Amino acid sequence: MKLENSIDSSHLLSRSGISRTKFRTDLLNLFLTQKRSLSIEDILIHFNNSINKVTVYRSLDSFEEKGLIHQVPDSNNFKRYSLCREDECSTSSHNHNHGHFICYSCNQTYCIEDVKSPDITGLKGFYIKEFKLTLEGYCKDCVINY
Amino acid sequence: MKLENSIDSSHLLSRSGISRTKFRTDLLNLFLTQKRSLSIEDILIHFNNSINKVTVYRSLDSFEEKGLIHQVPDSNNFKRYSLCREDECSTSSHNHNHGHFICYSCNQTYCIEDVKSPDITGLKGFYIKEFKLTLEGYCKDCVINY
DNA sequence: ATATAAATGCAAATAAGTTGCGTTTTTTTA
DNA sequence: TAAAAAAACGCAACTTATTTGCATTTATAT
Repeated sequence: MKLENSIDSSHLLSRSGISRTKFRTDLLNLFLTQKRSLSIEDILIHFNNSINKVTVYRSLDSFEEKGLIHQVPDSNNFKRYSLCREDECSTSSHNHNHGHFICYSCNQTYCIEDVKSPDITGLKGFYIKEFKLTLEGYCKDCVINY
Repeated sequence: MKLENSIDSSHLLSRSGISRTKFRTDLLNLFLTQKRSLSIEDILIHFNNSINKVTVYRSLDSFEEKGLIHQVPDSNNFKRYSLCREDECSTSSHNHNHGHFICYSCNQTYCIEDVKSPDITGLKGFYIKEFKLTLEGYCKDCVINY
């Protein structure tokens, strides 16, 4: 199980033109196994502060540039990333057509698939290239205690 | 004309429980006369750097808290504010149901009224309290040169 | 008019994110 | 497989938007 994932992330790195270092393999693996979004702090804690934060920043930049992860909104405006869907992104481009949900309680950000382009009025003359929809409230896990 | 606005902003300040200093009156007046959103830098430049930036930050905090202005998204993730509509916000609460448009070219942020709540699927169990819609592209003024 | 509260300015602190550079690891290639 | 080239790493220092502390000034309330 774990081995499977390790192999996957390792191959995924090569295929994306990223060096297969131990850390980058483990980091990509973390995104693949955990379904949630990750902040820099999440990552540092997960690796027990054994990795330098600059390395984390640079790895995330690289992953994003190669279409493996995408930045998602964060309740504190910090950097936060989620795994891309394979059919959406590549080395050459990101194509996200989903929204995001931020939980007031746990601060986790969820990707929400299949958000329809909203109905816009009052924008005569404006040229819209993309839209970002962020929902906020209480997620499935936190709504119970709310 | 200018006098009218000065009186308005002055009264608006008192009504909101904010001291009517010269700067705060002028600042609120700036929001009232200019219809566009303002960043801290915009404000400093407008006042010819005659005011301390800390004062700008604190005035904006105060205006926001009292329901006069609201923070809008900014292309650089810097702080940026727009005037609230009178019927939407007050000393006790902000109630924005509009979206925002960010121009790739001039970096101005526009408030877009009457955005309908989008159709959300796949959110079973989540409790949505609010949504934020940000559109990006070229605004009316910049689309010509694009 | 005086007391109280709010606003201002300056300097310093905070903290997320970035940059430079020398060292190490991975990949390429011959 | 070994040497050369490229990518990744770690450390320290930097950048910069925003915040905080505190003494002074200005506005409001009594």
